[in-house]
Amino acid sequence: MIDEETARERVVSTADRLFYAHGVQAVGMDAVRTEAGVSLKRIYALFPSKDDLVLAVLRHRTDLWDTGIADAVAGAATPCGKLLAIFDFLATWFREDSFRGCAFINVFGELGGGSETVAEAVREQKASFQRRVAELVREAGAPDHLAPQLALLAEGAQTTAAISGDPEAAGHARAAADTLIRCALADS
Amino acid sequence: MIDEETARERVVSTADRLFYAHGVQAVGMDAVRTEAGVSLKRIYALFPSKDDLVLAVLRHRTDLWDTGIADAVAGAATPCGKLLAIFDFLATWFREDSFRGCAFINVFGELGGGSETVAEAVREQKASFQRRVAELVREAGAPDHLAPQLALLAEGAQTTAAISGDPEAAGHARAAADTLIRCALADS
DNA sequence: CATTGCAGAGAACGCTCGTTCTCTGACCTT
DNA sequence: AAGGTCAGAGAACGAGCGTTCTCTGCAATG
Repeated sequence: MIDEETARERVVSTADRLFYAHGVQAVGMDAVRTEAGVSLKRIYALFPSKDDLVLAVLRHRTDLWDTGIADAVAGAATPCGKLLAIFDFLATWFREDSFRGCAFINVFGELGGGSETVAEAVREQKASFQRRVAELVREAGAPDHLAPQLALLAEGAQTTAAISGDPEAAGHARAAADTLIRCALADS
Repeated sequence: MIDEETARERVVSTADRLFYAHGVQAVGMDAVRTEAGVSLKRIYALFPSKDDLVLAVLRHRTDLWDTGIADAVAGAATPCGKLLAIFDFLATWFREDSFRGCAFINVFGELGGGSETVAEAVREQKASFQRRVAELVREAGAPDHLAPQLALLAEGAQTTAAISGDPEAAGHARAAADTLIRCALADS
């Protein structure tokens, strides 16, 4: 029998992959069981309901996103470079075969109207990203109003890339961000 | 007994409202029947399956969006004003009580992974909007690369306003658009 | 070695939903 | 006025899902 932590991780990462690819409601618990190789009894011992599993998946995605952004930002030297690095991170992500848009936006569209806990988790993830951008904007010495503008570009790039299938959305967002950053720095 | 066109319109607008508020899969055909006041037999005579109804709803939304944008743009005098009018239109929309994000993005997140026809309808609506923006950019005499940047801002504003619940996303997008337009005109 | 307990597989249950069918009553025709 | 046609209400059906239960087999303990 496998370790509890291993089982939990297998279930969450399997559910993440399936929910992301097909939508939450389109994936049954049986499919999670089969692909994760963990019995239903075990899954329900770890996560009392499907909603709990969804929340665990969102937490998992949040961690992945946070470390991805942190790594990308850490690779840049200047504050402006750190801001632009976010869009380079997006460009890489958009080119992955499994890319199907922002999981948080997707799940918000699917379940946000019915589950307040899911809506809250999505809201918190987006707010956290905005805080992160605001921090980098301040470090760059640019005016505060730049931060929500850059965040908007990042969000728009994710949905556009998902729907059109064109990863070049990241390039457009990066170019727009570059222009906005320059203007903001020139004004201040 | 009511007219066929009236029945069709009642069903589509009811389904639109319900699907938009709660998600497609969360709304049963019984709920559409009850709220529209049209019998199931009639509904299935007009739309052979729920998928067909979803597509009809998307067409309906496309029409609403197109006329909304057209009206907003028509109210502005200069080409630049027409571009900014798009964001004023968004600002008004975001303040509606029923606002819950872009219906196309929501339905894409929920069903795009499973239904190619739905994905295609969403893709086409977004592409049509991008063409519209590109047209206005050309009329304004700005370089072509501006268009996808402005479209990104509009998309990002829609998702951000939906998730955060803050209609001010439209204001941020408008300000960013204004900056980008000025820079693009100065460069050309 | 016999026994107890526990984990896994998957059958079972209750519910919901998309779709179809049936019955009833009203209207139209002659 | 009688008979036929058609629309509406909602029951019915079959499938799928989340969740629980049962049975089987294995492993640990005395």
